[in-house]
Amino acid sequence: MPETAGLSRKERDQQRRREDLLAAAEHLFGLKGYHHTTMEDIAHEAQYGTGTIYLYFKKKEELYEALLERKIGDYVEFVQGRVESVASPIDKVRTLLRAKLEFFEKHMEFFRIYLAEMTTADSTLHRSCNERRERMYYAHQEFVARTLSDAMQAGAIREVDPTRLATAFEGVVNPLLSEWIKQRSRESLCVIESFVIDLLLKGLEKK
Amino acid sequence: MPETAGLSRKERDQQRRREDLLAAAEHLFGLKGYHHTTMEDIAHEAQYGTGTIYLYFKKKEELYEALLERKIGDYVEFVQGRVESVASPIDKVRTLLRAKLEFFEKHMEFFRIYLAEMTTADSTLHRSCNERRERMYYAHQEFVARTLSDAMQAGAIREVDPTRLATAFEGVVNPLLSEWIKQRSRESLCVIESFVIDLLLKGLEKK
Amino acid sequence: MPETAGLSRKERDQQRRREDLLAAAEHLFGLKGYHHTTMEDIAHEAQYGTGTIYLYFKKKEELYEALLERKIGDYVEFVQGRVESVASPIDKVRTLLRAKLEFFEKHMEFFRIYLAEMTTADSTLHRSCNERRERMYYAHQEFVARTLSDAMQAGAIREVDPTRLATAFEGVVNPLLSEWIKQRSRESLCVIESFVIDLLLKGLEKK
Amino acid sequence: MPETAGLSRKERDQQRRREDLLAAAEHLFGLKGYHHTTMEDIAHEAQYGTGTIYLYFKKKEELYEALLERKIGDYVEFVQGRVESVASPIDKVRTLLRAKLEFFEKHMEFFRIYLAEMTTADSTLHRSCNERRERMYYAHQEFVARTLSDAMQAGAIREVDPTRLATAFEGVVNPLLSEWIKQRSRESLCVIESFVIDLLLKGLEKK
DNA sequence: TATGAATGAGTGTTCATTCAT
DNA sequence: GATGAATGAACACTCATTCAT
Repeated sequence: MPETAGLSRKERDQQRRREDLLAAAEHLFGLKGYHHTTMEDIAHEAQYGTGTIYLYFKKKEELYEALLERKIGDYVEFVQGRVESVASPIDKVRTLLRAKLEFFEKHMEFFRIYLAEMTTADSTLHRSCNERRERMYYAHQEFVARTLSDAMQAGAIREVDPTRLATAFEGVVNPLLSEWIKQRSRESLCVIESFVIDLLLKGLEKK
Repeated sequence: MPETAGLSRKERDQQRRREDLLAAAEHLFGLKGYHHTTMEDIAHEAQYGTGTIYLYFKKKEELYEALLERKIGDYVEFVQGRVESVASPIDKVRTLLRAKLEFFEKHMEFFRIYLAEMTTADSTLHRSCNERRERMYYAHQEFVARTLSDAMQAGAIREVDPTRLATAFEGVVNPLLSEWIKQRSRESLCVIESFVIDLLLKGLEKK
Repeated sequence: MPETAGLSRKERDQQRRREDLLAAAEHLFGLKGYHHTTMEDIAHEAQYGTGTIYLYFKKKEELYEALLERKIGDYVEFVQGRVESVASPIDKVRTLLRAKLEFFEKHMEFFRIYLAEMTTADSTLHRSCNERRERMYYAHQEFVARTLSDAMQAGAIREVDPTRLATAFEGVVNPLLSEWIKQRSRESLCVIESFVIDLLLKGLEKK
Repeated sequence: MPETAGLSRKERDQQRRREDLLAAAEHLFGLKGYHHTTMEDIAHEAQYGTGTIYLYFKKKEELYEALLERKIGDYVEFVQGRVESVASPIDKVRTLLRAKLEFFEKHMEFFRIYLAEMTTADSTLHRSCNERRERMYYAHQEFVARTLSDAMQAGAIREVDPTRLATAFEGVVNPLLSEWIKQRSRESLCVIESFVIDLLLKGLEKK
């Protein structure tokens, strides 16, 4: 959420319009995908004229890009904030998983976009645009890896390749979240949360 | 690979054309994505005329759909074959992971398509088309779940929700494969294989 | 230059704004052409807001039209003034050519616009708008024709169709000026002046 | 007119379509100007679908460019052919003027385009495109200059700067042609022809 | 049957013009 | 009055799909 303090009314209005447009774009890109969403759709959803979008974003791609950057930024910030707010290494590890689930529970529409982008990497946009985003993503991956690595150092978890483990952490949750969203069975995400944490921490081996 | 025995030459020719077109589509969809690949691209790659595609597939979507069905079928068949060829329940569990890695190592281009489809679910295509494929996918998920469930029954692994575990199995491997493909570092996939198997079987808990 | 005497301050301010806008339009239309110049460009160049233009001109076309009228008026006035300030019929003829060169030397940017308009006639604007301007242009052509006709009457030049001659006078100078502007070789226009005068008066026939 | 001999039927068909499209473009660009003519207009005029144009020309600009190149080529070829078909230097000079009038009498619509392009030079198109055309134009100017220069050498006309004279030749005729086209008074162009030739050769000086 | 030229609906983008402040 | 943000009509261009050959 962008700072609004200390801005003139004009600037705040501009901010608000940008937010409106980003929200509409998030909704529709999430719902129908990038290619099946037209600029007119977005403008209509946000209750603006088509041309208005172009006052805030140069191209459709740029709007998409801005959306991703914004939300991934929010995501990364949210997870890291949570992790840093707990003390013990093992709780940090648990929080990595919990916070992700919590964030996407609140931003389900965005989850579709996130997944598509994280997995297909570059089929939607041109290479150049992706660079900044890839940097954000890798920075986060590194944060996750470091958290895991710290936990190993502290003797809280077993020693394995932390980068690979970070990637695996990323992966396990995704299809579980996907399913959960699809079925909307609405048992709270807690069940999934404890399932994953239990699985990863204890493994499948019988004692 | 489709049956060719007992077909007239005409029918065999038709089969061959279909294969050619599917192969070209696989290559290009994998390379540039669905929306950035034109029908002409595909026809050209396969060395046919544009119109020819429409003798074998009604629409672009149908070609995509056919491709998915075919390859996912191959995938499912491959994994299930492997799993069934080993005897012990715990080896079956290991083989679930091994076979997946092995298959996609040989079909890297298709992995991109597979991932996109598994994650975005229905943004590429219209709902109706997806039904058959979803059935295939769920059938496979069930097979995985059953294999895992059998292993639990046999006391080879700990008891957890087998469906959820199946979903988790699916998920962990994907981003690891993705990274492996992207970096083309070409240490054999064995490393990833043992990493995943070790992680899931033993978990992270210290003894 | 429009009269400013006897106007209230408000009226003088309005006049000034109009002038500013016309000047900006002249610069940009001359530089980039009518279609490649946006209303925002003009407003920005003149340091006004976009909407302000519409307080002074109903449409883009009207601004263009006003610009043409104004400058062609200046041009015609300038040439006619010069011609009337000399006495002998043959000098008047020479002055027709000299004055044109002199005017456009000082208004090179406008020359581009003038040329485009004189040659393409009505492709830039709708017919109706052109009427007033065509009248101005023809009025000037008549003035030129009369001046030439007078010179014939006075026995200063040979008798030929004066209207056609007026048109020819108009024509010869244009591409020479065009070249001169393009090459910016900046030998003074005198050379061109004497070339044209010599050519038209003496012709190419050997004595 | 392009060669059609030795081409397959397919190639001849393609040629014909190109011609159709160029003809439609010529008509409409001449009538309404480049910017007021839409691709759909052109397609409709030529009785094709909009997309068809893009099979033959990459962009609107390219169509315009192709049209100019083609017709200016025709023009240059026509004039030079005529000039070379007469023997005496003074007749060559006369033919320069005659042939131009004759050509544009048959291609009146194109004359509008020609004029606009020759005078405004680069406001319609991007620089790069213009290069080839500028070369064509200057090559022709040089031909004219050489013809005039030859006539001077041969003692057929007085000695003046041949390049400048070539430019003047170009210029005088244009507005006369313009007037003639506008008034459609349809006295044959001969009158204009003899007027110009008489003017330029004999000049205005009384004997 | 196979082709690839023709099509035209659909979309991103621009910009003259309006109007609330 | 002056502004400049908002608008939406208009247009170039693409590409899945058709169909005459």
